[in-house]
Amino acid sequence: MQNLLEHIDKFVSLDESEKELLLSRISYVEARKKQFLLEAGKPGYKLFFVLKGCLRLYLITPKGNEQTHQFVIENWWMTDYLAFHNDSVSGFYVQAVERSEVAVLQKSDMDFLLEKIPKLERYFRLCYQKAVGAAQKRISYLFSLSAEERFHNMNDKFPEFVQRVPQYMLASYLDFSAEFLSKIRAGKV
Amino acid sequence: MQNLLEHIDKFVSLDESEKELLLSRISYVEARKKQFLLEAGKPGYKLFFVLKGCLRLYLITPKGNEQTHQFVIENWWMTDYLAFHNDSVSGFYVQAVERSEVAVLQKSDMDFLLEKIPKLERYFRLCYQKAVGAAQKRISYLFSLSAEERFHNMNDKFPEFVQRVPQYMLASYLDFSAEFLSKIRAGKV
DNA sequence: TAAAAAACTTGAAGTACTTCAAGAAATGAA
DNA sequence: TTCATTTCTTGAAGTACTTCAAGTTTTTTA
Repeated sequence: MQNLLEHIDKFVSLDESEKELLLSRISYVEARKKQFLLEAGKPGYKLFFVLKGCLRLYLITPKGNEQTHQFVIENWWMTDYLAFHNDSVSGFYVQAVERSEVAVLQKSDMDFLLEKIPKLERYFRLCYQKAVGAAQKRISYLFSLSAEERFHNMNDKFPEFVQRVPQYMLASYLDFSAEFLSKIRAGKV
Repeated sequence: MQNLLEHIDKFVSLDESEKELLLSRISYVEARKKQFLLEAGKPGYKLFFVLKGCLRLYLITPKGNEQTHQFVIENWWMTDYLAFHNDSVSGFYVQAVERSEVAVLQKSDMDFLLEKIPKLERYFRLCYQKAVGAAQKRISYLFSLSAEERFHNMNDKFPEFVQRVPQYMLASYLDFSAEFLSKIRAGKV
């Protein structure tokens, strides 16, 4: 959990008793590859923080395709935020892309912690502020680049990440078919 | 500004002196139709809250097309959050779609207010939490529905809004061409 | 280490859009 | 009210993808 404490420490400083209280309300989970942390149709009252590894958030379209919305690596929070905000069932799956170590925060525990440690409001406000910015950026790539440009942009900026995840997941993240990604890589487009 | 105070009041309660302090640091702007509140390439250190009217956030793609990312009506905050978070120049334009009344909060004033009135951390944390959820929802529509389905979904859920904005802006929000929207409406697709 | 399963590749055919160009309708300004 | 400007419509031609189906490679499991 050291990673999480360090991440929080970048934004607000907690004393030892606060850290202890925090850790008493956060659980630790090891997820093996492909394991689900959250499933569509089930209650979405949890936030996940990646300590190590990689998670993805995806949904299944009416046609039955997987669409990856988000990949999250070390030091990011993720969940279905609408379900989390509204205390409703999740529309998304959260799945481990590789063996991962994850901190899990139930919403009720988050509420408890925010009440006891108001400084955490600031921490989450800043995390969310960054998350909204990242979501805006993501939409601008989807909007303004062609499929091929989206792949090359990704490959230029995060080459190690492109190696790290299966191509079909990456294709669904970039919003085109796995076959098309294969053709882009082969230069056949 | 009453709208803003009421909105804040839904999440946290401020006493009179806090309200006064808040209002002393927030400015009021009336924007006529098409007027810009923020322009790409200029500093993006401002948050906007729509008291009345409608704003849109858009960018101009490398090819020269306008892409509307977000429409915002009464009681929502908006800005280029990445620029806001990183104190950098905006990548987006914020423009009044119709005559609008807007509360403007400079980042430096926000920092000041958050320090003096820590309860506001909670207010913005909740606003942002909802905003991340809305962004996720938006991406799922873009991903999983066809152009025609996106239009009908919008028309079913927000018929009055579809009337309220020019079609070419709506088309760019739904990520297809204005001509194609025209054909969808005429049933020629 | 073999067999099974998962992931990737390839080509051919189809389709959901875009682009362009021109005209019509609606809106705004003098 | 009139003219200028902005917005919307229409059809024809083009293109950036998708889908399908089959084969190949890589990874996982027993």
